[in-house]
Amino acid sequence: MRMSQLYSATLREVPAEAEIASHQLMLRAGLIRKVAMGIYSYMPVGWRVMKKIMQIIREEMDAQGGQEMFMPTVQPAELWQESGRWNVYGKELWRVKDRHDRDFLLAPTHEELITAHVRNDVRSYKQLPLMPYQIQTKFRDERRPRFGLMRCREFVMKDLYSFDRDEAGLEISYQKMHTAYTNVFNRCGLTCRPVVADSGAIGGSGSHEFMALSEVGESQILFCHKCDYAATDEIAAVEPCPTGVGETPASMEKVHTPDCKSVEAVAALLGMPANRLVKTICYMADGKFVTVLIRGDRQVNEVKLANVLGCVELFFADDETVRQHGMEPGYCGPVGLNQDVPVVADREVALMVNHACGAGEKDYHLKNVNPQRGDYRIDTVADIVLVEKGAACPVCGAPLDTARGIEVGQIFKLYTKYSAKLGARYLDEKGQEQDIVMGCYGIGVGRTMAAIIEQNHDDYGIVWPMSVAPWQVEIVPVNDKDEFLVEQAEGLYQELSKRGVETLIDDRKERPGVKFNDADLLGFPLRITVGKKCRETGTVEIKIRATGEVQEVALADVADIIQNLVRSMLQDLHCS
RNA sequence: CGGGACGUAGCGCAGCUUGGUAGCGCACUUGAUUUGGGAUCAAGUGGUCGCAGGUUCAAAUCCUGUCGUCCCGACCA
Repeated sequence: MRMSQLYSATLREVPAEAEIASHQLMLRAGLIRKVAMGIYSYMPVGWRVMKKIMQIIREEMDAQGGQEMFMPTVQPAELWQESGRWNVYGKELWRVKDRHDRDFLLAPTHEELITAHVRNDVRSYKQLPLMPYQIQTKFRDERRPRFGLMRCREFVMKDLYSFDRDEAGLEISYQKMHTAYTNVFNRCGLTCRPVVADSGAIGGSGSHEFMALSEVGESQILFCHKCDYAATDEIAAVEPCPTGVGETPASMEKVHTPDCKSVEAVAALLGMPANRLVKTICYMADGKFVTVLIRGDRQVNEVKLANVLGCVELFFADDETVRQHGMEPGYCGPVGLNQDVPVVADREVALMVNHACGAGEKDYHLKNVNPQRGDYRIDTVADIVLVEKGAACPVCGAPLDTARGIEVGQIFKLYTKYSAKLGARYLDEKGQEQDIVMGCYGIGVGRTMAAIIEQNHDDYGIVWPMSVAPWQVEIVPVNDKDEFLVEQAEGLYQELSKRGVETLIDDRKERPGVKFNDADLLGFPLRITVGKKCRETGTVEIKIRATGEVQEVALADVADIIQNLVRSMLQDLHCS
């Protein structure tokens, strides 16, 4: 490709709307242009990168038995009413009407449609397993799109669905996808970590998210340095550390604590650390009033809590509702609570000895409360704690560390959640009808591109890994008026192109500084500079973008050396 | 959905307090000089100041509304 003909415009200044490096660089390098909030055009250079990522994904999906297909974005509402998600999905589901005023939607994901296809086409166990997939545009009317391609309303996603006879089959498909995802992200040059993720009401170890480690990631992960435990903060478990264990239960005591509504204030007044207190928090779970008990210095993990309660909607109860259930906001406590109020306690709370808590009436707290003595009722004991840095690893007990990550992929065991609802069944060897066991597996393609830039950039611009670079090599003739240099550069361009090396020649009538800066911004892995040394000594310069390493080579050797460099840099990324 | 900020040329911004008919840098066009890290000089192109009302002889500027955008939070696959 000739840069003089390329539809691309680089910007010197950073557009004011962009906050993070990948977003700024994608705009400055002319990879994307914004159309509306969370909606972008992929410009020619950006789309070349997208196509490369998609090709890597295709190869890895196909290697595991995936079969590519393509399904529509616009889907009739009926299908989603059948699965129940038309009502459950909420405002994020982008609903549209056709000219006959019939309900349609712009699909955020394709479980319903693919399951409907499979239910019509699959009758026998002999047709399973299946792994259809597509790379396609998805719509989610996000409440708050942000950070460029990181969180969009329209985005490109690879979605694969596995259909198996039983859970053993699902386990195999799931492992295949785990392997495929690891390969995809390695080949893209991403440092990625699979972590245990929330799998909603289904439960179990049914989901992993693939996190590209990055400061600007929207997800927090907790991991162990000693063993390989890693999970999102939504689901991370922790070894309970109850306080007061070993003490003799003392008799309960009511203490006057005027104007002590916060844990800190109560702890200060009672002269004890916050971890000797129990907080009582009142929630509305799908419209039902629930109280939740947790150690004073801990935070409630609402994702875990929602899973325990099996609810969809969860928020704090307002003061009035709290009073209606016989408690005083700021002084809530479990002792003597109304029988009709469900009590969920964190595992730690149930083991605590001589803890303090609210007395349920204004300006009073209780000391030396003991759940195991039966001082109050607990209906459900569960892990509902938000794990923080330094907490004990649930596997080996070492302190957990935290990191931030960009969720570039998620794999998920669906079991029969959709097949049962939509009636996707097959006949087994005994002629028995069975629900098909499903899994779903997604990769955000644009988000992957953004994550690659987050992990591979410097002050000058993008530093593409060889496998996803829009062009592998750029040739820069330093002086466009010097016919000899231009001729040599053109000759090199022809030779490399003939050899199948993806080459861009900067044949613009620009000064060298402009060309060098654009080359750095656009991030081509290799740059060949054809300058006056070419005339004087017959050599050109090869510069490696990532390391800054420069070597001078004879004109006659350049093509061979470049070809070898490209090959070895691809091999380093397990792409040959 | 709550809080904060911002909409003036493709990009970055000034002008608004104190109303007088729009400006700077970059980019872009033409010419000359220049050519190993964002050149210099000269001459140009480009904006109904987000939109709609209102106040006024007069509105980018004041008032009201509205739309759009960004950030923080809440919410949510």
